[in-house]
Amino acid sequence: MTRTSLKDWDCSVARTLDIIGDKWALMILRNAFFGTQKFSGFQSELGIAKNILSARLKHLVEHGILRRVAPQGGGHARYKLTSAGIELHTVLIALLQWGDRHIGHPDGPPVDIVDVKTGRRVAPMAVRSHSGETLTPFDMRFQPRRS
Amino acid sequence: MTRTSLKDWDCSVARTLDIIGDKWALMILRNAFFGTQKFSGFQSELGIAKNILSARLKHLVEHGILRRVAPQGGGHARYKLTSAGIELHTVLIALLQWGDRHIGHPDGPPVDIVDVKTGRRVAPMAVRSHSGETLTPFDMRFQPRRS
DNA sequence: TCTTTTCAGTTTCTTAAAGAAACCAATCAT
DNA sequence: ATGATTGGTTTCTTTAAGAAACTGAAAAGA
Repeated sequence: MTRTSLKDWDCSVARTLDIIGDKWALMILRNAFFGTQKFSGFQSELGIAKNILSARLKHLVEHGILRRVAPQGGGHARYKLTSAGIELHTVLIALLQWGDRHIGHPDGPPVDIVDVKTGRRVAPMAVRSHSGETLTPFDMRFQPRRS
Repeated sequence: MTRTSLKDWDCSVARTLDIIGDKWALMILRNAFFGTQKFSGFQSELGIAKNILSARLKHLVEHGILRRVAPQGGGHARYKLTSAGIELHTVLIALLQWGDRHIGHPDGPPVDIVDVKTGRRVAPMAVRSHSGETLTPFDMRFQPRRS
């Protein structure tokens, strides 16, 4: 009755979800993007139980998404996004933009993501063709590879 | 000790994750994008327990991501993506592309997403400024709204 | 048409994971 | 030096996931 794992599927979606396909993993990453690095920061901001936070941080470190950094000369550890972790920003922003469009926020979206150079909101994310045109799901096809 | 819910957070990421922030919800959507519509299809393709599948489908229907369609003249129900569900394709493709880049697939990425018009692979997703430039996480800022 | 098989679940039960709380050693502030 | 905070671990309880058996409809076969 062992909890089903997706790690042996030959599919990038399945295997990625096996790593970050849960609420807390993604919420930890969300706060990491906001700048949180300390155990206590994640814990108090998220309201997650400490044993669960500990397990999730360990898991994210094991999978190369966070790096545990013990400051030189001792001190409390910090958890920093690796380059692989940073590249997950597309996932989080896709989630955020979907939520902005489809969830009734009492007073409009609570956070804007803006271009630091111009202060303007970033564009809605989209899948684009090689030449840059926006594609709908009907304009694309999932094509299994022959091996 | 009730499982912590994120639905009352004033954050689109948190509230979106409260709806689809679990492995099975996203795997069901993945297969829905592949064309699956029937209960038995999801069940056999995913290997998910039937009671869990039943609960997840109900949840996704309640949140307007799938629509349960009883065929005219009777017959077995089908679950179809709503327009809100279809808009989640950005999330799934962001997950897929991250996995393609960061997970060691024995024989390369198993599925290509190609533009049906050209047969070429779609471009890697990116966050773009209002004017269309690609932005890294360092080029953007999370700006809380005053209400 | 009658029978059999599949489908779409529901119910019951078991196991594993989430959460609360207490505990602890190391660090930090005073 | 003392007390408070941090970064956990351990133990225990509750909830959710998974297996399996069951059911009433629908579809397929004879």
